[in-house]
This record gives sequence, structure tokens and C-alpha cells, in this order.
Amino acid sequence: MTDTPFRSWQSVQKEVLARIHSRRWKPGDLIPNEADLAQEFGCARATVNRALQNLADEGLLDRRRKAGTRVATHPVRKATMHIPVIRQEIADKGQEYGYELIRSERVPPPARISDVMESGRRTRVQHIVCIHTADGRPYVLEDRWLNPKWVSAEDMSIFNEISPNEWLVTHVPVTEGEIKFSAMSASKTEAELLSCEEGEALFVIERTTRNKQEAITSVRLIFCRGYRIETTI
Amino acid sequence: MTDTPFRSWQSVQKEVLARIHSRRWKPGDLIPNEADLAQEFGCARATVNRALQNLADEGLLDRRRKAGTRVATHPVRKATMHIPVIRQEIADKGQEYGYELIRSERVPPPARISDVMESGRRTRVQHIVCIHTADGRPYVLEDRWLNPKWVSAEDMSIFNEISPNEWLVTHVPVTEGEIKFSAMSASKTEAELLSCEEGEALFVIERTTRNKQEAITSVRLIFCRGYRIETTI
DNA sequence: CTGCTGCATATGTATATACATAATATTTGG
DNA sequence: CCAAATATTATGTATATACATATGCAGCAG
Repeated sequence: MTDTPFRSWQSVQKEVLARIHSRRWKPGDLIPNEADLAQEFGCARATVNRALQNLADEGLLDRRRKAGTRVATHPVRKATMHIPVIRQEIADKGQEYGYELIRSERVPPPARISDVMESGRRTRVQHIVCIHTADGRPYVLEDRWLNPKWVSAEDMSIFNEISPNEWLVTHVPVTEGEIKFSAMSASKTEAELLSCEEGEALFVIERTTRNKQEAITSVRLIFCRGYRIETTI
Repeated sequence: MTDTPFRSWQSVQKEVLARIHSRRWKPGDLIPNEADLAQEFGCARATVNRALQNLADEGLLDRRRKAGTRVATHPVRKATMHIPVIRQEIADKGQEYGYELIRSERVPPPARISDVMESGRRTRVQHIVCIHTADGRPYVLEDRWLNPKWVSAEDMSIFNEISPNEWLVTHVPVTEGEIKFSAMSASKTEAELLSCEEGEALFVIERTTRNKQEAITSVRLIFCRGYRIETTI
């Protein structure tokens, strides 16, 4: 029993975590209800609620009304990945960021793109290819399809100077989207642009963003060899 | 102006999101303070606080005491990925899960492992290789190093039946760890075990879990070709 | 024995109030 | 005029209270 009262929801959370880690409360176990814990910890139920709710958000607890709160049986289900803002990621490593526009043209999209854009295959879509470098070395190849409805022809010229990603975040509203992580073998052109061997395994992030169902842009980021993304749990 | 009062923090959050998406509040903009919003929405400040705090957690708002709340300039910074519990992931797709232990032996670890385990290179570590199948086809190759301190010799025999992952989550306390996503080319043995071509690009998840600094296990999951992990934002 | 109904209970949330904390803005002392 | 002390302000959090909502479970009707 703890006789010192817990003054903050963080301290309550810490104590709950300690009990899980010490296996006093094991995966699958039902833990005492909020009211009891509040009494034991000498704080208000709202404080316990805040602590437990937060742990549930992180996937460490499972909570259901009436059924109570249980220690999650599969605690490591979620991981919050920080999607890199490329310029910043490179700057953070103390390297010099560089950007080069390789191609920008309005062309009929491949099926893969017209499907997500929900535009016919005849409607031309802006296709932009550019590369981000770190200390002059290729870092990531950006292959982007952009719905022209969201970017005027005049705006397009800005991509000679700044990357579409940076411009888009501050100029178009995004409501939803998907992100996919995968691996692919470098094609001949990709290998050339990223200065790696053809067929080499590269890490890929694909992202489609929409505004109320309508696709704004779909981008494939092909990273240089050895790139990886990581997080702590 | 809205005359209907907002009754829940979710509805407040929705309204705030709508204002961000409609660009009434643009990235970088300072939004009204909690007290003013509470009055406008006809609810308590605590309700507005809950809504805004939640949006800040998701990375859509930046909040600082005294300075106020701003719309984040780089809104898509975080993505919560659901790390698959393999058996379940396969079952969810309606496929039949299979498991096979390929190797389990206590051997001196390679440098890569003794480093994270912080055990000398002489201390033997349990090395387990196993494969998970979906409808009989190789799905993911699990290559795991396990600190013997956390698993007794008798326990090891259980891995003939169930995968180390499933056993560990319910039997060993985890306090922290890292997850890395990357890509690699299949080696000859990997290609054989996963029935793919040698050199093919495969998606890899590496995970090290610890209990108070001390490494419990370090695992590399090498997925079959074409595998990808995705999430919505 | 089966299926429906309703009660008990645990979490979910809204509210007013009060105070804590961080950080900017202002005033004051040198 | 600059720097240190102080006031102001926005968010952060704790509390008691009240009610909402989901749902497990017991008891009842068929």
C-alpha cells in the first residue's frame, strides 16, 4: 500500500506502469476500478482516469465500460513513427540539404495513379520528379503526381526552387490520407539517380493525401540504400 | 458564428479541424485562447482543453503556455503504425496460420547482438530461427536472439510449439525498446526459406526489447516479397 | 433450456472552481 | 539604456459533482 498521495496523473501513470512491469499486474489481468485506485492513491477519480486513458491510448491497457480495465495482452501493437520532413531530417544530422527538380510535366497518368486520383486516364496530371541530397549525395528520390486542380500553372514554377512537399504543407488543406512502408528493388533509372546498384533493396514510403475524398497528391519517396526509419516504444 | 452549443469535446475537435481544413486557420496561425473558444462554443474551458490537447498529441496543433496555440506548420509528422501480431494478421486475412521452428541453439553471438545485449562475446545466447506461414506459404522469417537469463532451458522447448513472440509477450516484462523499419536484399538462405529469388528486396522490421536497460531479446522479421505496412492519417 | 429485459456497475464525459507553471510583457533600479 | 524584478496571461492540471453510456449478468417469461 502506498501512503504518500499521488499528486499528478503522471505519477499515477508511473505507478501503474511500475505495477505492470513488475508483473504484479500481468497481461490479461483485470486491474482495480478507477474509484478504488483513486482512493488507494489518494487522488480524484478524474486523475486516475487521465492516467489510465493515456495508457490505453498507447496500447498498454484495454478498457471497456462495465467490463473494466485490463493489461493488454499484446502491448507492443502501436508505434508512433515520425514521418521525416526531409529538409529537417538532413539538417538535424548536420548535413547540408540540397534539392533538384528533375522533371515536371503534365501527362496522362498510369492506371495506378488515375485509380487513386479518381480522374479518367485521359485527364492529364502533373508529374514531378525531384531529388533531395545530403552533403551533395542523393538522399531520397521523390516521384510525385499532383492533381492540377489544386495547383495553378503559375504555382508549378515554384518547384524549381522548393520541393513540392514543403510548398504543399503550407498551401493546400489536407483532411485524410494513407501511408505505406515497403521495400523495392532499384530500377535502372532509380539506381542512376540515387547512385546505387541496379536491383539494390531500397526503403520506400508512399503517401496519398486527400481533401474530402478527392486526391490532392500521391507521392513515392525512394530512399538511398541503408536508409531506415526508427522509433522507441 | 455558431449559435448551437457544442456538447462534447469531440464536436469541438471536429469544428476546430474543420476550421483548419477550410484554411480559416492556416498553418502557423495563432488561434483564439481556450477561454474565448469556450465562450464561442458555449462549453466549459476543460472541454476545449481536451479537444485541443488531443489535436496537439496528434501533431496538428502546437501549444505553449502563455504563447498560445498555433496550427502546426508540418501537420503530417506522426503516423501510428500497428505492428502486426503475426498470427492475428494472417487470421484477419482469412488465411491459415502455420509455424515452424527451424533452429534453436545456444551459441556465441555476433558483435551486432552482443553489443545490444551488453553481454560479452563469450557469453552464449539463444539463437532461434523460425518461420510463419499463411496458407502454407512462407510469410515471415523470424530470426531472434534471446537473453537466456530471461528464459530457462526448460522453457526453450516450448518454442517447438508456439512462436517466441507469442510466448514472450505473456511471460516477460518489457519496459522499453526500439523498432526499426528497413529494406534488405534476400541472402541465399533467406531466399530459400521464404521461397523468393536471391537478391529480392524484402521489408524488414527489427525490434529490440529491454527491461530496465537490460536487453531481453532482439528480433529481425524478414517479410515475404511484396509485404508492406500501412496506416491512415 | 433459450432468449429477452432490466438492473448494476465501470468507464466516459461535462462542469465550475481553484491553483500551478511557463513564458512573455512591463516596470523598475542601476 | 540595459538588466533584473515583477506582473500578466495562456495553458496545464486537480477536484467534486453530476450525469451519460455501454455492457455483463441475473432473473424472468416462454
